[in-house]
Amino acid sequence: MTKKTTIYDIAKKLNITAATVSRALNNNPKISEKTKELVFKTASGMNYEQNKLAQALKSGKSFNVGVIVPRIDSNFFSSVIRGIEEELYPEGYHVIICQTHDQQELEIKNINSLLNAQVDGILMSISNAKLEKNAVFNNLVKKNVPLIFFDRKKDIKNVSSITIDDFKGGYEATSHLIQQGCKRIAHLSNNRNLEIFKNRYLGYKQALLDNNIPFDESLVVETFSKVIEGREKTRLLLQMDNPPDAIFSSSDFSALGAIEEIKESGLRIPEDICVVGFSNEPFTKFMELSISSIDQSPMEMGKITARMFLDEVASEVKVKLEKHVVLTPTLIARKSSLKI
Amino acid sequence: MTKKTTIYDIAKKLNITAATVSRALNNNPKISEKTKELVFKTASGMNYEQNKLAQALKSGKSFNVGVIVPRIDSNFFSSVIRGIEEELYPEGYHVIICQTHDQQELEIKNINSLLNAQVDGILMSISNAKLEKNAVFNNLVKKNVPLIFFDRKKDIKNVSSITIDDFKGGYEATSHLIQQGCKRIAHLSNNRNLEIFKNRYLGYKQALLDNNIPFDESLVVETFSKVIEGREKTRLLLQMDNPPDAIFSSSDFSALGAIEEIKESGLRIPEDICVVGFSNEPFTKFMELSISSIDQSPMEMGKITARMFLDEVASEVKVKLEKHVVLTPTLIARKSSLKI
DNA sequence: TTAAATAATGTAATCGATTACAAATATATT
DNA sequence: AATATATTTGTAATCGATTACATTATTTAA
Repeated sequence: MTKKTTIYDIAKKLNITAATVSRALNNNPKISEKTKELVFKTASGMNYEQNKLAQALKSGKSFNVGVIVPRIDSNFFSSVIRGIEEELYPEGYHVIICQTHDQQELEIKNINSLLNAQVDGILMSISNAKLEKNAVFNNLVKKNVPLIFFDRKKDIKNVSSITIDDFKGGYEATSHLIQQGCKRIAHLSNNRNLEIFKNRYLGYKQALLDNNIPFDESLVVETFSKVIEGREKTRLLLQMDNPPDAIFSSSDFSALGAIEEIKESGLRIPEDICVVGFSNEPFTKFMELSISSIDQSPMEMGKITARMFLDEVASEVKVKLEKHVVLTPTLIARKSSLKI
Repeated sequence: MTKKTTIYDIAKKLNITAATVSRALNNNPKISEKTKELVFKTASGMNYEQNKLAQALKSGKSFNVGVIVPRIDSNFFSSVIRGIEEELYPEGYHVIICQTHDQQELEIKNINSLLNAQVDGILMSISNAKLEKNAVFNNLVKKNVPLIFFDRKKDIKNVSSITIDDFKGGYEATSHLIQQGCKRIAHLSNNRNLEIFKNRYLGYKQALLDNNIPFDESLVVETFSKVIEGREKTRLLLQMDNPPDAIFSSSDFSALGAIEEIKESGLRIPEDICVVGFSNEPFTKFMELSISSIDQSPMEMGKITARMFLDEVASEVKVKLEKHVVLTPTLIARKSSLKI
């Protein structure tokens, strides 16, 4: 029940003012060295610790940054977060992590509680929502709370973003499959209201076009990045009259489901069907039958996101300018798609 | 650059006092219905949002809880966190997640910044430190900041904990291997200054004893839950004159490394060597050669941790009593250890 | 020695919300 | 109508740190 020491306690003990104590602790040049030394000693002697809340209230800066992601238990997002932390901690910031579980309702709730908590900014990857609800985001912009999108973005004026070139990712994955000799390439897509999935899909389509392979709508199905869905949709694909000889999945998890289903059906990978996933989750490498995937350099993405935020905070005064960084993804070809 | 609305702005507009506004917003029964209604309408009309910092400063409660884990990119920890969130969000709390990356220095830093951020409590799994540094923790207790350990704990007076019965986990894993006919069971251990690893080791030892299998010190090696280390240590084990016919690893990651190495050496799993891991990470199930493991019900652990915290906060007045909840782990036998 | 310049510290308001206590208003009672 | 009681609102202090402005102490210049 020991109450915490405040600058007033220190002031009383030294028979000086709280103002002097505050200045001394902040190393204000107007305070004599003697006093500073005295204050520092007394402060540490009394186990003084600054009350950040009071400071935040006064300064309007909480040094807390909110990070909103669909979920943290995917390697991609936890790596992005790690990147963000590595850049932000040295600057004195704290990171409050929120998960939306891809529910728009939770997303809005999260934003509002972060605002109430007076965060200095919000870095987020938007949820997998079907609806267009931009009110919250516009609200943020209006309030002048730095907002930065990473990976999954929305086009909102004055909001910067850092993404990967998903079109290129989709294009390369598909081209790779074509090079392996595949002719009927299916695509496990996802909600294409999200740019990332739309672009992966468009890249896939373009690669087919460029290689004179006819695009077949029935080979494109939607999943939600879940193993079980990958299985189910693949089962349907395999039952087609003219089944695919390759699958490009926009998620490693659905790719895994696809692989399980293909094996169960007695077909061989990669001989009969090739599979490429997306995100380069660690398990894709661990698997006995390692899964080809697209690496998104998540740590790097996190670091850049954090630096963009820091830049915005630093140049508060100037007119905000919208920046859009696009990282290049890398295809990692593994057993699941290498026929040779 | 719109300044945020405060209760003073509302008060001025309605020609009443900020006190009245505050009371109205808090639904204080002393305020007339008419005024309340008026205040509520004006508040929402002016887009008023409570400044939690000011409230926190006044009340001494920030409604922020710090969660410290070695890392978030393991399914175990991210699931515990999810459990914590699910219990804490409905109560109005926010969760600040910190990672120690198993470095004691970072751990201490994290605790201090959380304290400065005026968190209402700290829920943590301690880092993999070799040193005994209890000062920080004792400090926390002295300051009366609720502290609860989950999974990896220290014995500190007045601090509650929620763990799993690691001894039993080790015992069951080893017994299972013995039932499969294994006679020379190696153990990939980890820093046994941490109770969890010590207890898994002791459980392993006891199971050998109870089954009249001689304990061989040279079959116990230390790793740090990394795939690469699992490989390296397993290579050494396989080079022994009298190599093991089973491996019980205190980590799924080292178990994975062990499996890779065993396969590369030409030995068959489970025919020549059985392997059991620990934690039931999702990849253990995904693998073509699925890995037997010990499930720790992390979500449940998170929920209980959160509830313990809430209890402590609720009963602030009473004398604190130390509680220790121990969950029972479950063996999940998979291909890597099932000979039949 | 005294005025001017500089250095060091103090005073009091501020950030936004809460709340004990005081005061004012409305309603009930005789 | 006058007093008692209940209801509603206002006043001002508080949480802890910061800071513009005022004041005092010290040093320097003349």
